Amino acid sequence: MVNTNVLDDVFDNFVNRINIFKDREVLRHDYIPEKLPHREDQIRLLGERVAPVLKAARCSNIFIYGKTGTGKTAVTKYVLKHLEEKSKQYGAQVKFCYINCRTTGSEYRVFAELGHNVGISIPFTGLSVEEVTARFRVKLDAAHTLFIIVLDEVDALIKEKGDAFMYELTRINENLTQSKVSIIGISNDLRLKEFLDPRVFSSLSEEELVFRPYDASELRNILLERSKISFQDDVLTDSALSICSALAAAEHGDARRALDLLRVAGEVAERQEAKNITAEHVQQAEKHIEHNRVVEALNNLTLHSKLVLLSVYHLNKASATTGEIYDVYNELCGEFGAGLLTQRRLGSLINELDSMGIVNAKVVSMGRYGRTKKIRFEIPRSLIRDVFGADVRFSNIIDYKPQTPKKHVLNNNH
DNA sequence: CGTCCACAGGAATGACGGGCGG
DNA sequence: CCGCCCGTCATTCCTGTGGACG
Repeated sequence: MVNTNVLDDVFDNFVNRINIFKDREVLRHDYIPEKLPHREDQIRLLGERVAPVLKAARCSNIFIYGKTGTGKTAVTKYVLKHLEEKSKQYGAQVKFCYINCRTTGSEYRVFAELGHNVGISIPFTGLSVEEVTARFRVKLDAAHTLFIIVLDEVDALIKEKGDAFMYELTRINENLTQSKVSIIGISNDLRLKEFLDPRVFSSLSEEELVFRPYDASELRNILLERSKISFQDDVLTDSALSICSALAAAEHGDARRALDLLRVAGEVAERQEAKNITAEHVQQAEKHIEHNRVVEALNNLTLHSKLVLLSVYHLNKASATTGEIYDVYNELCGEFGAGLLTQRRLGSLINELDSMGIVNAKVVSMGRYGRTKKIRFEIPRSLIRDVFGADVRFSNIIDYKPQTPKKHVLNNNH
C-alpha cells in the first residue's frame, strides 16, 4: 500500500514537475545539429574536397586530424549527410560507409563492416582477411558506384595492428573497374604519420584538414546554441554556462565533454527539482560523469582483469610491482577456483587497465633490484569496494561459472 | 664502471570456436 | 559430414635493459 503511494508520488512529481529539458537528445554528442559554430571553414573545405563526387568523379583521399571533441566526426557526418541529399538530387551514384575503427576493433572486422555495407553478409570469423576483402571488392565493383569510406579513429587501429590494411585499402582502386573508392581518415593523434608507411601516408593524405581545439568562448557559443533547443527558456544560468565551457576548455577544448557536462547538469537539476541549472549543478555533474565512467568500465572488465584489480586492492600499497601483484593474483585465483594466467599475460592486462585510466603503470628501474612496473590506482579505492561489494575478497565477481570456464567471450554483436 | 636483478615486451606457437567447399 | 582454413587469445620462449650496488 505504502509502496504504491510512494510510487504515485514519484510519477506525479515527474509529470507535474517544471520541465527543464525541451529536447535532451540534442545534447548527446552523436547528435548532428543544423549548425556547427566555429567550424564553417572546415565544413566548406571538406565540402569542396568531396564535391567532385557529384559529377561522378572520384574525390581525393582526405585525412583529418584533431583532438577528441574538436568536431571532426560531427563535421564529416554533417558534410556527408548533405552530400547524400545533393547526390540524390543530381542522381549521382554515391555510397557512404562510416566506420569507427576503435569500436570495430580489428582489420578483419573493418572489412566485414565494409562488406555489410555493400550488402554481403560476412561471418564474424572463419574467413581470411583476403577472402573478405576480395568479396567486398567484387560486390562493390558490381555496384557501379563511388564509395566513400570514413575511418574514424584510425590511429587506434593502426597503432595496434599496423598499417597493412590501410595499404590494402589505398590500393583497392587498382582492382576496380566500375566503382571507385575514396577514403576519409580521421585521427585523434597528430603524430599518426610516424606510424605510417610513407607510401600509405602519401596516398592517404592527398588532402589534409586540421581541427584546432575550441577555446572557452567558442565552447560557450556551441553550448549556448544547443541549449536553446535542448532546454526550456531561461533555465540555464549564465554562471553554469560559463563554468561548463571553462571546464571543457581546460581539458583541451573538448566539445563532447562540454555537452555531456551540460546534459548531466540538466539531469541533476531536474532530479533536484530545481527551477534552473546553476554552477553548483555543473560541478555535481562533473563528479557524476567521472563516477559513471569508471563504474561502467569496472563492470565490463573480464574476470581476470577484475582479479588483477582486486590483487592491487589487497596489496593496499601506494604502488605495487608486477611481481607482487602476480603473487596475490595467484592466491586469489586459487581461492576463486579460476585457472590462472601467466605473468606475461598479466603484464598485458595491466597495460590495458592503464590505458583505460583505471590504474597507472609506469616502468621504473630499481637498479640491480630489477626493472618493473609500478602500479597504482588512478581511481579511489572506495570505488572498488562499491563495485565489487563490501566483502571484496569473495565478492560478487559477477557471472563466473567455475564448471564451464569460458575462455573468451565471442564478440557476436551483429 | 661493470654487474646483475626482475621484470618488459617481441615473436613464435598452440588451443579453440568457427566458416567454407566438397 | 570431413578436412582444411581462419582470427583471437593465451602460453612459451626469448632477448633487452636502467641504474643502484659493490
